[in-house]
Amino acid sequence: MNLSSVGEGEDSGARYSTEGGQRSRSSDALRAAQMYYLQDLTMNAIARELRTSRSTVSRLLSMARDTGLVEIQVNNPRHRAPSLENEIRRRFGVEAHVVPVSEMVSDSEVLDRVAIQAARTIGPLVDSDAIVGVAWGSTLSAVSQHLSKKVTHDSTIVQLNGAGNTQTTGIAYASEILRRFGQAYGARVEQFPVPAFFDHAETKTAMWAERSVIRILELQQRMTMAIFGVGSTNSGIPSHVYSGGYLDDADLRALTAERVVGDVATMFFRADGSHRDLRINQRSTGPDLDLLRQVPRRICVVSGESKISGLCGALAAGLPTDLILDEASARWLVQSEGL
Amino acid sequence: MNLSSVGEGEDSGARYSTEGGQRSRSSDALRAAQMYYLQDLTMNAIARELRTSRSTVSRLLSMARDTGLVEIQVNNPRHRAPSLENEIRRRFGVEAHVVPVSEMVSDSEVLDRVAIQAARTIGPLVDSDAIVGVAWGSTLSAVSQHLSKKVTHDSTIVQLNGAGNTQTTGIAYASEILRRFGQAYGARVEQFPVPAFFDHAETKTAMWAERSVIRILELQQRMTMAIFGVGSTNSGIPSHVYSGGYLDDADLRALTAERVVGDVATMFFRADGSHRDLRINQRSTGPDLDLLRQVPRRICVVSGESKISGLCGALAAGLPTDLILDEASARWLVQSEGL
DNA sequence: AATGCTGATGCACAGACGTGCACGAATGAG
DNA sequence: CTCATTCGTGCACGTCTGTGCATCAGCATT
Repeated sequence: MNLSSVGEGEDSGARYSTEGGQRSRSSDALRAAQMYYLQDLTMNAIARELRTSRSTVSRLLSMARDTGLVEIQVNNPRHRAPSLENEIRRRFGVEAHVVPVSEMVSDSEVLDRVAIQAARTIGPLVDSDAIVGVAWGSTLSAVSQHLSKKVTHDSTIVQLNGAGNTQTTGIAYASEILRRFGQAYGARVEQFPVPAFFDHAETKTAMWAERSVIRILELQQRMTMAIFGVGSTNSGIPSHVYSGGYLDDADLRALTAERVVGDVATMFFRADGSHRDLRINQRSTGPDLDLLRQVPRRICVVSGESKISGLCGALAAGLPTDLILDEASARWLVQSEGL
Repeated sequence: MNLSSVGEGEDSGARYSTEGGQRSRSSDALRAAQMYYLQDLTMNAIARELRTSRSTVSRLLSMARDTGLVEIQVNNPRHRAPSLENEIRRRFGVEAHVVPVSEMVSDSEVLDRVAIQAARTIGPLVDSDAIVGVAWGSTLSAVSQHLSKKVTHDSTIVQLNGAGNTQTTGIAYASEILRRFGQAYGARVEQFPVPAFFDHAETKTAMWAERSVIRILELQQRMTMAIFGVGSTNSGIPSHVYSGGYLDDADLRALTAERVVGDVATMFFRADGSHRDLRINQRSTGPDLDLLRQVPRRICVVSGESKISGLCGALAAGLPTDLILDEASARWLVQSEGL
């Protein structure tokens, strides 16, 4: 569970260096994983064969899972009855991953469970040489805490939009998310050290001509995957962007007047998906939505019914290709027949 | 564990038909699997959400595993130290899967554990539209008992060589192996109802012109995968072929005189892999080794050091592309530097 | 209607499992 | 050398999990 306890490179093990018997901690983990998951031995039996204690085997196994040595996948047979997934695919043209959650659990638990499953769903999709754009926000923060390791080469995590606001540079918050992604996949991390919104559109124009910024923008153009949540304006609980000091009162009034329903990576849109004529987007540092739509795989993580109106806008705009959301929201989405 | 208890098609469940709540046993299994393996809930928590008992959840999960709903794979990072796998690949040009087994366990347990791991290794390799050739013998029998289900379409299991001998038609034995493969992958099963060896080569020639036989031979020519063990002559424990009434004394003497070291699917070969001039092969119903070598994926399962000399011959003949064997045998193989 | 059969269920128990804790071996700094 | 730190280990405890058993609902047969 505790990623930081997992040795980064080879065995820094104290014990193994002298034992000579060619055994490293990670090779023991591999043997244990094979015996446990492939041969169905008990941990006790494995402990005897490895001449160690059962608890060590337990720890070896959890390390094997955390480091991606063991991969567990749940296949969803599509050819089954008209499931929520199928219905969403038919209606919105996105691949849905519905997280089963009974309606009795709290919102924060829903978020947590969606995040865990999102992390496990994303894992297998990240390959070597990938360029993964990552947004920030409470959803992504939760997801980032549950990523498990996977070995990739020459992959890059790039920040989708600036995180600074009038109070902080936002670095501590957004970069922590990015860092976790980078660590999980052994990827380079490219931060985007700009505020979420400029005060003046001209500043953005100027900055967008700076080479340090251009480097990030070019990376974004070559993204193979993008991971983001959605913001929703009319939600009871306003999401991070709407309450964190990023927007002033005038901005918020403008959003309402323009019938904005939500945002992805601080780029706003209306319920019909339109966004080009929104003034505020000219000051936002998020990726142009036309650019975003060119990314081959665009994964949207949504937890909680408060985000449905924003999600509908994102779907209307054709932003996600894959959608990970909790069951209750999925039902809502399907039942919002009107749209 | 008990494959026969797993419902074949949809839910024949008695309870669900009346419950109306859109829930089938298999959809419950999917939800349970997602919650258990993707969200890390305990079975108790899952039981509460599904409004059932914990033991039912336990059974749902084991069903989900058996039916291939959940797949667990152990990735072997090749870039590691000079492992046995790497050494075998380098020396013999085959992909090795070494089954970790300490030296203290009995031969029969080794066989069992190799068989379990072989079954799990083979599973992911069988796809739709595959034509899988399967031999018979004690090794394959053990493997067949541990296959877990996987949904495929239009795949075929074809028997590699006849199983009849002077005492029985061999059908009960070989067909049971085939049947298990067929059931696991939802595949058609094509038996090969001929003896393992004809008494006279002319009979084989005649039979090989029969359309019923030609149909099988044509299937064999289109195999996409072949799965077999090896027989070994000089082993302490003679394998099935050498003791089951398939060969008479004269045959056995001839094998010794010709310096035969083993067989694959009742086609014999010497230590150097040569086989064409062996008289007995003209009466064997196994696939010509040149034909076998044309199959894209050829998986050889070996358990026990007694089979090493036979295995060496098979490797010299270039028969397997993939080799699943126990660790002790793997060490022996690597240490037999002389060859 | 009565009967037997199949298969899912819950209970209860034994065994398997995860984890906080204290200990000791290796490592590095002073 | 000595001390502090780090990290892997085994123990012990409480929880979690697999499974034999008895039960019961549905279905088919007599």
